[in-house]
Order: sequence, then structure tokens, then C-alpha cells
Amino acid sequence: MTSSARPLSRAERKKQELRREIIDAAFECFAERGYHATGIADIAARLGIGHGTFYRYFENKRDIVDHVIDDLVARISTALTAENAPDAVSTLEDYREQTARIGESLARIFGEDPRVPRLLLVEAAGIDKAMAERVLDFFDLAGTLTAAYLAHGVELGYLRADLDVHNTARAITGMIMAAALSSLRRPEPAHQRQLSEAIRRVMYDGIAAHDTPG
Amino acid sequence: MTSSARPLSRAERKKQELRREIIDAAFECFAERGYHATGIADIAARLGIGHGTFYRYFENKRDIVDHVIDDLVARISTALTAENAPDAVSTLEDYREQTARIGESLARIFGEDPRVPRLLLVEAAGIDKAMAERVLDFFDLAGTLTAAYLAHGVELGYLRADLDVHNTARAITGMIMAAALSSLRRPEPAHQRQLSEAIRRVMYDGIAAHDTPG
Amino acid sequence: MTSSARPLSRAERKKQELRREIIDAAFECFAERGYHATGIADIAARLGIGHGTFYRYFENKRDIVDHVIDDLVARISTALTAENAPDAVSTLEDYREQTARIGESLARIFGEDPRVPRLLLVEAAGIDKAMAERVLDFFDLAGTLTAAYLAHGVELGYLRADLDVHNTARAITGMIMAAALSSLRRPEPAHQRQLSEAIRRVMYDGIAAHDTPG
Amino acid sequence: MTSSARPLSRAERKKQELRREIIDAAFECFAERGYHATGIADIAARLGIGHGTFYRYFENKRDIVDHVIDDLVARISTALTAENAPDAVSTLEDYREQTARIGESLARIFGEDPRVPRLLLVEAAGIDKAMAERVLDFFDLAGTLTAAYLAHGVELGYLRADLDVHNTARAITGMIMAAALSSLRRPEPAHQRQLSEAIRRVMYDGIAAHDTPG
DNA sequence: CATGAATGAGCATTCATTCAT
DNA sequence: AATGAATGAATGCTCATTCAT
Repeated sequence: MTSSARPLSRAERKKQELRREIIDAAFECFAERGYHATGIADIAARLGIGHGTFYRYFENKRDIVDHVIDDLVARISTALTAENAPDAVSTLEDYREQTARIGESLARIFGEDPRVPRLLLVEAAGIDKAMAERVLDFFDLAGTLTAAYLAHGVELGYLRADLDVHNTARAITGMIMAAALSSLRRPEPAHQRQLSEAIRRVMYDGIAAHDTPG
Repeated sequence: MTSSARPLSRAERKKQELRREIIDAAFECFAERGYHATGIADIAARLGIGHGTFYRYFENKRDIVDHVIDDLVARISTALTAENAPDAVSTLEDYREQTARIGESLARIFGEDPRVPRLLLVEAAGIDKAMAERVLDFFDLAGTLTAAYLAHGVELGYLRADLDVHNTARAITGMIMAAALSSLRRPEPAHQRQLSEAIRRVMYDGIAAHDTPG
Repeated sequence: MTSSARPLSRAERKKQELRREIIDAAFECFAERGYHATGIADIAARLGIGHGTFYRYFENKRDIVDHVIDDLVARISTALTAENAPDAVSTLEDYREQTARIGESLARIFGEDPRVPRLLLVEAAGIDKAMAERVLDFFDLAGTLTAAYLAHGVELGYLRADLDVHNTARAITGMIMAAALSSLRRPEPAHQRQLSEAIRRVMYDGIAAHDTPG
Repeated sequence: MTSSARPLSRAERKKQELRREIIDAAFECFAERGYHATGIADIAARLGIGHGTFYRYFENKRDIVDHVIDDLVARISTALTAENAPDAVSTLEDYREQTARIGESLARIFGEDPRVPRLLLVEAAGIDKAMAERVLDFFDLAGTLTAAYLAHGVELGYLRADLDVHNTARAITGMIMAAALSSLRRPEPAHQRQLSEAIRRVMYDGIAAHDTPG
């Protein structure tokens, strides 16, 4: 899926390795100090390489941050699509379990390394116009994916027939975003679990008292 | 509330006026070009003043952006607390109306001038560590405010007794954030109204089909 | 002819003055060290100004060298056209005197400050493609000017009727160039005078022995 | 003339060959892009060799340009001295023919490949102080050679007895230089021939009308 | 008080050169 | 011998800030 030609020479492999390390170091720097406060020299110094070396692997400062974000988005996408497809479930019960699973996946990704949500939600949008667009694209993508899940549920009848699929998906994406942001200040798994549960309760039960269905 | 001594000399008043204009100009620049891409000269040029003058009113570039954000937060807070207090309602029906009212207020603020959500949600967090904290503070504040509404509803019995007030408030804040972000790309009032409605439907009815209470 | 509005404020005058000084300092640096070996810092240091100041007066390094060359060309043009017009003479005798005068003018310009021919003939062409073109333009211009003198002479009959005006002008320009170059190594006025005389002898008498008219 | 020991091993011969190719590639790069705009990598890339290899054959960038110029000067000298010696002629008629022959040789060299005059007259002098000196040396050399021809003619009586041999030689060199420069913009053989003819007419007939001997 | 000329710290980027493989 | 990955000195340029006028 990833590699095309197997026989990578040793040199080629080392090259790919360093490239990876530069992306990782850049990720760390950008997430910790912020994009604008990070110099190419900082990234290079973190790896103990000359800063000229950086330019053998990436065009310029703007180039690498794209790769860092690509990497993050890919990591998240992979984690999410791994075991959860929109059409993998057929009952509300299954769906609740699936959303719980997805929630856990997200919690793991964002919770394990707070730099992930920090870079994605705090730093990225402020880099420049183009990156802000990318971040908005990312939210749109998340909304579209979520909408697919919802549409499937409506089709199969376990979700409200009059559900505004796209806008509800946006609302849900917003709640996920809130959870990710909240993990920056309250990274404890317990808290994240509770927030995740509260989100699911809102989704399934709403907030109103039982005897007053609205 | 704001001013203490009334008798401002004419000079003093002009000074306050220019100060205001600088804040506004800075807001426009930061929102349009981004904080890092904006120079003090840009702000001054927009007003037709010398850029040295800027420094008679604000310490430095970092200083003014704080004031710009203060200003925004104050504007939003004012709009929200104007006619809506957490304890102003006592039935679910009233509460629905109140949330609708609040939603409209927010839609107006974010929808009227897309630079408001852009600066607050796109630019601000990436400025530096301190500003990122402020943005997170802002979200926490929004959550705390929302929590007060929810707590009032639980107390009066029109909201679920087992509602996780704080985390649900965070989730709701997230949905509002999503709406604000979405206004950047889909500023049409109709769309904003639909999204707002979808959010309220999630809050009151959840997403599940009626005959399957979960 | 030069200035349009008289009432230049004191500040404006100082600005023009510094601009002049920067051009002069750049001329000196470029002529002495060469364009590529000269840093903006060198130019600024020579004037005792901060190197940021440089950029208040000129776009970039490439910008100023254009102004330096403009300046040189203007200085030379002025000196040449001062008292010598192609149609100011009507006999060969007059023409010889005019060429002698022009030769002296050139000798003065190139001889007084060897950095002038050095920058123009040694440094300039190697700066980049665009400047090389400018230098060639300059030679073409010199050729065109010279051609005008020759054409006038042919018309009035004191120069050969079958003179290939344009190519002969190019040849003469070449001899002038040789004289300018030679002034770099043999700047003594006596030598320059002799070379100038030799050039004129070639022009008027050719090199062949009298009794063998070719 | 060039090699001392005959039996060059096969390896040795290949080495010499590559050395040649590097010089040629460097010549092309320097002439086309200019010395400063050419990187060692460009030269190596043109040959398809690693740019580390370059340093096995030449000390550094400055080193090779010396060799490139050496090569050019040698090529030109060879072409000129091939069949034309200062003392090979004894009449003005012969001399005219000889200068025509030399002119044709030069025209061929400069006209065949415009990169030759470009590198020699446009790029070289701007490289650095030392190279500028070399270029001036080259002109001096050309002048000295020409002076030898003239001296021979004076001695044999077919050139003016009062000819200022050295300075006239410089003037003639200047005309040749002008022709070479002109070939950059007007490379058509016809034009070059006309310019060449005009130069010879100046040399032999001067520019004055016949009946006015000056 | 307002101005904008002057400043220089700071940073991205290039490229000749070295050297381990 | 050939290679090209690594290096870091060098430099053009920006822009927030100061201060003399």
C-alpha cells in the first residue's frame, strides 16, 4: 500500500529515515514553540544535524509544515477508518458501540500526545491563509465523513428520519473538536472519558428531562 | 461601568477616539492578513497616521492584539448577557426560546462580520503561547457560562437530572464553535439558521429515531 | 531641467542627500571590490549607517547597481554632449578639433577616477544577464552617437563618401573602449594623450605609408 | 608541445578525457548562465557526474574558470599564429591580405560560438580582481602581438614611419574587441564581414575624404 | 504630540567544499 | 575512483521599535 519498489538501497532507507526524523522534529518544534517561533535551526539542532541538511529534504519552512500536517491527518484518518466503516452497523445499539469506539480512538490519538491537538487546532490555522484553508478543509472532511455515518443510520431507520444529516454532522464534529481542545487542559483519561460519554448522551438522549420529550 | 471620571477634556476624548480607531484598524488587519503578516505600518497606514504614533497608544504589536481580543470578547459577552440570564427562564419551553435567542445573537455577531470568527478561531490561537491560553480560557469561560444555564435547568427539573453539566456544556460550546467556523465558508443566513436549528435538535431530541429511545 | 518643484523641505533635501551618498558609496564599493564581493553591509558601513537604512532608499542590491550605472552613464553623456553636437562643425579641420575635444573629455572622465572605467567596463557586464544587455546597449548607443557625427561629415563631404557609417562608428567606439581600458593600467595623462593621438591618426591618416595609398 | 611522456595508461587517458569534458561543460555553463550564477552542481549535472567528482579534477570553482580561460586563450592564439607570423609579409598588399586572413580567423572563432566572446568579454572580467587582471593581460598581449606586426611594417617601410606602434596596436585591438562584442548581437556572417571591412578601411584609408588629406 | 527616518536583531536560504561510503 | 549526503559560513532582507525633530 505504501511502498512501490521493495529493494530500497541502504542509503535510500537512511534517507527516508532522516526525512521521517525531520518531520517528527518539526512536528515537535511547531507544536511546542509554535510555527512562527520555530526556526529551521531549531529543527536541525533538535536532530543534531546541520541546518543546511534540512534543505536537502524539504523545500523550505512552509514546505515541511505541510508535510507535518499531512502526516497528522493521515495518522488520524488511518486510526479512524481502521475498523469503522459507516455501513458496518445496522442497529442503533451497534451504532452506539461504534461511536464509542471511534470516540476512544480519537481520545487515544489526541490524549496520547497533546501536541497533536495543539498543532492541529491551535497552531495550524494561524500559519497563513493557505493553511487556514487546509484546516477548514479538514473540518469539512470530518463533517462529510460523519454525515456518511448519519445518512446510513437514517437509511436503516435507526436515526431520526428528519435528521438534517449534514448540519448535524457539523455539530457533532464541533463536539469532537471541543473534546480535543479540552484534552489540552484536562488530559486525564478519566476526564476525557466523561466528556466523551457526555457527548454521546447529548447525541442519543438530548439534554431534556425524560418526561418532557420536547 | 467603564469610565470613572466624567469630565474628559476635549483632547482626552480625541485621544480615546484615536485609540479606538487603532484597535479597529488592527482588528481589520489581523483578521484580513493574519497577525504575523500584519505590520505596524499596515495598521498605521490604514488610519493614515504615522506608525510612530501607534506606539504612543500601545506598548507594542503584542499589546494591541490583546486589546483587540479583549474588545471582541467584550462585544460577544455583552451581546449574550444582554437579555439572557441563566435564571431568567423556568420551563423547557422558555429555555428553548432562550437558546434560540442566544443562537440568533451569536449568528448575528459571527455572521455580520466574518472577520470576528476568523480572528477569534483562526488567527488568535496561533499568535503565541499566551494568546493560545487566552483562547482556551475563552472556551472555558463559554463552557462555564453554558454550564450555569444547564445547572439552572437541572435544578428546576426541565433538564435531565443526571446531566453531566460541565461536560455537556463543553460539548455545546463545541457545537457553537463549529457553527462559527462554518460561517466562514457558508455565511448565508439561511445556512446558519439551519445549522443552528440542527444543533438545537441534537440538544433537545438527540439523533435517534423516536421509537427507539436508545 | 532636473528638479520640478523647488520648495523641498529640509527633510526632503536631507533624504535626497543621503540617497546620493548611498549611490556614491555603492559606486565605490562595486568598483573597488566588485559587485558580487560587495555586501549591503559594506555599503552601509562605508557611510556609517545601519544597513536597514539602505533598504529605505533602494529596493535591493540589484536595484542600486542600476542607479549607480544610470548615474555613470548620465555623467558621461552630460560631459560629451555639453559642447559638442554632431552638426556643430562643417570642415574636416573643425571635426578634428571636435574629436580632440571629445577625446579630452573622455580622457578626463575615465582618467580622473579609474573606478569609472573599472565599473563600466570590468565589473558591470558580469553582474547578470540584464546588466550585460545594458552594457551592450551602452556600446550601441555610443556607436549610434558616433555614427551621427560621421554621417554629418559624409553629408558635408569632409569624410569619405563611401564610408560605412555604422560599422566605422563601431570601430571607433572600440578604439575609445580600448583607451578607457588602457587608462586602468596606464592612467598617466601623458600616455592617455598619446593613445588618444594615435587613435586620431588612425582615423585621419590610416596606418599606411604616405606614398602607398593602399 | 603539450604532453611529455607518451605512454599514458588507459586510465590516465580517460582521466584526461574527463578533465577536458569538465572544462568544456564549465565553459558552457559560465558562458550561458554566468560565472556567479553557475554552481558546481550545474557543471557536474551537465556531464552526468557526481559533483564530488569535480573536486578530484579541479581545486575549486575559481580554479576551473582559470582553466577555461586558459583554454580559450590558447585556442585563439593557436588560430591566429597558425599561418600568420608578423614577419611573413613584406609588402602592404601582403599585409592587407594577412590582416584580412587574421580578421577572418577571429570572425570564425567569435562567430562560430558566441559563447566565446561572451565569456571572454562579458563574464570574465567581473569574476574577481585576479581574473580582471588576466583579461587586461590578455588585451595587453593582443596589443603586443599587434604591435609586432606593425613594427615589422614600419621597419619594411610599408607602414607609416612615424607610426606610434604600441598605441596604434591598442587602438586596433579595441576595434577587434568591438567586432567581437558586436558579434553577440549581430552574429550574421555578412554583418561581421562588413564590420571587418570597415575596420580595415579605417586602418588603411582613414575616414577622411581623399582630396582632403587632413 | 505626531512623525517617520534610522536601526539592527533575527532568520530563511544558498552553495562551495568535505569526506565517509 | 566516484559519489552525493552533510555541512555551515555567508548574506540579503524584514520589520518591530526607538527617538530626534
